[in-house]
Amino acid sequence: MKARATETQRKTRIQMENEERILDAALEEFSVHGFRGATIDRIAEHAGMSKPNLLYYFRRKQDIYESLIARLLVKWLEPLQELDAVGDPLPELQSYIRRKLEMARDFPRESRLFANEILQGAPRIKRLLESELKPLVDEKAEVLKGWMKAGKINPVDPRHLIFSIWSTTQHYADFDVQVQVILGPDRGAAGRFEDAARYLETLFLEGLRPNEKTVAAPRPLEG
Amino acid sequence: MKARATETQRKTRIQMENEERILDAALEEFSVHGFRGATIDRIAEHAGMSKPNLLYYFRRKQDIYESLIARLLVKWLEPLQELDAVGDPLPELQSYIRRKLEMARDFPRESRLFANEILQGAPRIKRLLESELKPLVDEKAEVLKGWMKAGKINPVDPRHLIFSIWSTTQHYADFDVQVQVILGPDRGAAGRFEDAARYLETLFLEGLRPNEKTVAAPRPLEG
DNA sequence: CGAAATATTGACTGTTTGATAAAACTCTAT
DNA sequence: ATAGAGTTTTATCAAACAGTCAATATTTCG
Repeated sequence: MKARATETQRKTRIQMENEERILDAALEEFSVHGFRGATIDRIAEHAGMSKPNLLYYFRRKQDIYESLIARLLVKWLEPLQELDAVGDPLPELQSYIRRKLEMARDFPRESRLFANEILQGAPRIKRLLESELKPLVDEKAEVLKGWMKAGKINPVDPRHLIFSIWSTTQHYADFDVQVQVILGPDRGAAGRFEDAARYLETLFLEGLRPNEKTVAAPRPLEG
Repeated sequence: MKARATETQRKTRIQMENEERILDAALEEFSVHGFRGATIDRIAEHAGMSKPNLLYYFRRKQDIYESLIARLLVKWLEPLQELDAVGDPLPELQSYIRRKLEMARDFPRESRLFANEILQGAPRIKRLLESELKPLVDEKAEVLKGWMKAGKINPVDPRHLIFSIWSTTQHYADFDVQVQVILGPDRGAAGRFEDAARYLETLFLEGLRPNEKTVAAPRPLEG
């Protein structure tokens, strides 16, 4: 009888299809206008169904939003999860950066939804950040510290290092309009992506100060 | 008679005071909830005046928003304006990064307002970005290219370099909640700022690959 | 002072919004 | 085919919303 009951009940074909359509439409709206700015009417319209019908699947606006955020966070943490302690430090970081950049390219709406929520002070997911995000970052910060102690990467604050990877990569999703205005229409989306990837690789590996190290002759050093 | 007339008329003491209070309250609301999510009622309440009184100074919601954005953009471009072509490249970049970081620290609401607008696709300021921001970036990109040709900084895409400075610094304003969750309460705001400044200096100058160059022995190289 | 200019308020309007109830319809499994 | 679960619609509501208006209060300045 009740579709949205918490009971352990398997979902109908129609239920799965409609929930999918609703969440997709909601992602479109919430990611652009934030929680308050988005309206059920527009989400329903975008999903091609009546408002009461939408509310049959998700009782309240907030329920849609929370479903969206929950599934988002899992996907969002994947790249960092994959950062491998036993891998080679620099290539490992490099591929982390690339994975994050790919996510910005392939899931810009998810990136914006997340940005919007944090921008608003994360009222609805602060708990989740503390229970899910923080422990993961703590764990990976230790991995980075290990690499630094072994002299494999420059000794810096590992958490700020992670921030800089997040911010530089997500920038291409969150600030896409601005990026396009500045880069102009010359290069398409694919070109912009490759330019960004190449630049970030140089930035994170070499920095901006020029010298001969770019020929990449690894020399073991103290500390 | 009309306070909000476009006529060249000087403003009353009360007018200036109230417009200031309104804009400050509006910044608070718009920066968190975006244009749609913010309401005139809340802005009026925050400004300590009745809604009709607020609407006496700004006829429409959009007028407040546009006033806010207009004055914001000018301030926002200042640091980049100051990037000096005749200065020493690396210190010049370093102080640009620091100025941006200081703005993120001192004007987080402005940063969030801007982020919110861009996230929404910049519907209200795309024109301004094209007419104000793009030419400035183009100009400074040329400056950076000059430095690269002179071998003063590593040859990278200058526009992406600018993006990375914007994103890494503004991250501390826009994603402040997340930053605080991850860094924990140990270090206060001032400590976080100094840590960020130190980290970004290392990142942008040295990158993460460790080697002996940190002793900073400038050697002229081929172009 | 006192009159004109400016500022503030309360009462109101039409619309949008989140949400509900009940009736009508459709699908699915027997 | 049909009963019952599942789905959709029509009609509706109260609150929140942007914005207006005329009346009242306050400030400014000759």
